[in-house]
Amino acid sequence: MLKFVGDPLSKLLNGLDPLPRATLSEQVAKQLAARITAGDWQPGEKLPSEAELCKAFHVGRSSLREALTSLAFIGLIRVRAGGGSYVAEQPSAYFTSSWLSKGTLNNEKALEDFIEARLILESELTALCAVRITEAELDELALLVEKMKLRSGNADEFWKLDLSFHLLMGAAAKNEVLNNILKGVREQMTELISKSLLLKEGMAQAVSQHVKVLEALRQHNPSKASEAMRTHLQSFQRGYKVIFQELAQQNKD
Amino acid sequence: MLKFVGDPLSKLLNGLDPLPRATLSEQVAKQLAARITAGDWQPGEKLPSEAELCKAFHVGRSSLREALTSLAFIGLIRVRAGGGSYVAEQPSAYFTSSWLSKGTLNNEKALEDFIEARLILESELTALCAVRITEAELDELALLVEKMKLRSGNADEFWKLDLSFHLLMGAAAKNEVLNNILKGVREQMTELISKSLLLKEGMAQAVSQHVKVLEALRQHNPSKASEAMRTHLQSFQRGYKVIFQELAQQNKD
DNA sequence: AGCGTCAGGTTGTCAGACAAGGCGAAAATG
DNA sequence: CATTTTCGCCTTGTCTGACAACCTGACGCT
Repeated sequence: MLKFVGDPLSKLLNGLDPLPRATLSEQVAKQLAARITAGDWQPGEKLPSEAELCKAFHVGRSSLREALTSLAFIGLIRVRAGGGSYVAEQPSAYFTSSWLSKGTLNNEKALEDFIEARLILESELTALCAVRITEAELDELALLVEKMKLRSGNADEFWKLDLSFHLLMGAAAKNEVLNNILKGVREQMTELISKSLLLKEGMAQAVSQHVKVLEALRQHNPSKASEAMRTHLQSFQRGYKVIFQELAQQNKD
Repeated sequence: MLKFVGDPLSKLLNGLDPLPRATLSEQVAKQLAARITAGDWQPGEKLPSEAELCKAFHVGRSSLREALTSLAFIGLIRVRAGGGSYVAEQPSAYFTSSWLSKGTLNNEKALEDFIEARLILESELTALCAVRITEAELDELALLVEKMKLRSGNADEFWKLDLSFHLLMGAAAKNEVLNNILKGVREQMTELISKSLLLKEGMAQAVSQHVKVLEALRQHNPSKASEAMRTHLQSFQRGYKVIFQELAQQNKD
């Protein structure tokens, strides 16, 4: 299966989303989370009882309870046996990484914050990487850059290689905490990134920028490396903003 | 009830934990999470079926499923309808903020990563703050520093003021995403921080360091501000390590 | 080998039942 | 009337049983 990948077949397979077959409890949890973050219920306020929510969502109590316990587990809500469910007063930072993935991204300020966060996290991580990267890891990065040069024709594969480059660098920085945080931020931006793939003109630019980052890493020069990474990421900022404005337009329908 | 609080009674009441009356599903979820992070099941490995877990934990399927869906919601495990539950390959960054709160903190490398992460995040946030802070916010910060000077006798209150200083600064940087991430990192370190309160000798030092940060902010000088914050935080690094080693010793019993 | 088909195990969802906890109104008390 | 106690109702916690939807591996056919 999937033996002949360079061919017409791959074109069919690449464009397929894994069709979002979410469970009921997951859908309910996400909807509730979205409405809470949207402010439909204020912190401290009491949510409707399970029975009412069941009727509202047209789901059984099991599904609803699985949703509620999930939200309680991440600290978004607080459930008192016999007393009802309440929106948590101080939504633990735990929850932060998800509060954009819903529909909240249609908030220009939040988007800017995300872009800025990624810029800072990734350039700092690059600086750490410059100090700690091993020869073997450098070779792997170099290999990726070579592949990117070759695949300039296929935007889809090209940006997968780009992601690999960033992931490998994150690992090479050898700070699991920062790396995981950055991964989270990137995950949240994925939908936008995938749209910016269409900006094919960015590919050649991206290659030369990666080469510069790689050079700085090879010299183990932190400030130079982080500066190169910063430049690389900044060239996306404009692309993101353009895409965001398009999305905002669409949402006005 | 609880009318006479200043008296012998209060001594009895103060020492009481809110007795950990957790629901069954929560207990199961935490135990499973602990055992997964401990490595009892490797990433990608299949967990026992619901029926088996029910028997193992002596709970009904509802409770067990609520636990599983919670873990699935945070991305620790991945459940395939009809196919079983599996430990997630790449524990989504989502989960990062909790994977230390269990007993995992007894991992020196993870602690170092956390310290480094906080150092970077907070100094970068301070730099943003230097650019964006308002006059009103500056006045508030100055007020806090003044209070800290006065409360040098009371370690408990002093460090609360310290926290307020950092929180206010985080808000003044006006990047919700970064600020929330930083809050999460700080939360995870809370237990350690509270122990380091005992290091009273750090208090005077902390005041002078905050003054320096405040000065840099007033000048709206990002690099100077972030440098001052970095110095401030670095002086804790040694304290943390000492505390960690003590904890490691205790855990050998 | 490759391709249906089918059976058995597993998860998804529902409904019903009962215990346990919490809240407020009614009732008992002074 | 004010205060306390009691009681009933609503809500959440947990269990059980049932059935649909789904996945996996084995079997048999081509």
